[in-house]
Amino acid sequence: MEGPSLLIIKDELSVFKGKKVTALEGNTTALINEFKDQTLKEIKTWGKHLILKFKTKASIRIHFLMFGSYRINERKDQQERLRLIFNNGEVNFYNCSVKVLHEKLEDIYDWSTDVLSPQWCTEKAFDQVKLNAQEEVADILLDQEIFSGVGNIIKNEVLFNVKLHPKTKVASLSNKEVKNLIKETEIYCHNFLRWKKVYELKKHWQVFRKRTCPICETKISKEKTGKRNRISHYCEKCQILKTKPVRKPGKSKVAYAGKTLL
DNA sequence: ATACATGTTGGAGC
DNA sequence: GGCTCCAACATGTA
Repeated sequence: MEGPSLLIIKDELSVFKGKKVTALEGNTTALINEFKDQTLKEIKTWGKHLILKFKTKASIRIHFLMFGSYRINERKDQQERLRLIFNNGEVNFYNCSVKVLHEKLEDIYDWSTDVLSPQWCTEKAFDQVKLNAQEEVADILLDQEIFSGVGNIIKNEVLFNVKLHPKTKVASLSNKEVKNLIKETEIYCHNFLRWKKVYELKKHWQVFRKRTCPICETKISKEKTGKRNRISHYCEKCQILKTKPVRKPGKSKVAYAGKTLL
C-alpha cells in the first residue's frame, strides 16, 4: 500500500468524520479502549501512515505494510486487526500495524516530506537527496524521511520515466538531474492517485512486473538492488547507469579506472 | 503450487 | 552507541 492509495482510503473514511465510535474490536495488541465513545475528529495521512485523530487529541495510526487491507461496511472472512463501529457503519482493518499516538501530530510528523501533501517541499527534498551522495537512486526514493509515501511501484516507474538505472549513485547526478528526479516523483505520485481512482493503475505500469520494455522491447531486468535489497524492475538499455567520470589531476582527459585506454 | 512481494520494525551481532 | 543484517509478520497472486 503506497502513499497515494491512502488518500483514497482517507476520502472513503470521511463518512465517519464527526461520528462517535460505539465499539472497537479486533486482535490488535494496541491499547485502544480509550477510544470507546470518542468522536473521530479528523482523518490524516502522512506517507503510508493513516491517522485517525480523535477529539481527545489522541490518534490511532494504521500502517498497511505489504499485505494490509480494509473494508468499509463489509467484513472479510478473516480475523480483523481492528474494527471501529460507528452509528452509521463500520471500518475493518486487516493485517496492518496499529499504534496509538498520544503526541501532538505536529511534533512527530513533518508534512513537508510527504510527496502528496500540500506542504510537500521540493527544495527540502533536494537538500536531503544531496546529503546522501553515496546512496543508489533506488534506495533514496524509498527513504520515507525524504519521499514519504513512495513505495516500490512508484520507485520503479519513476526511474524508468527519468531513464535512470536503479543502481546509479546520487553523486553521479547533476543538480538538474536530481531536481528532475524529484519533480517526476511528484508527478508520478499524482498520476498513481488519479489512475488508481479509476481502477487503471496497472494499465499504466511500464516496467513494474512487466516482461519487456515498452520502448525497445528488451527484456525487463528484475533483481534486488541496494542496501534496502528491494526488487528493481528496469530496462538495462533505456535506463542509464551513470557513473561519475574520474578525472586525472591536472589533466582534462577522462580516465576510466581499471581500464587501459588504447 | 511454491515462491514471491505495493513494507517496516526490532533485536542480534559486530 | 551506532551500524548492518535478518527474522518476523501475513496473504494475494503468479
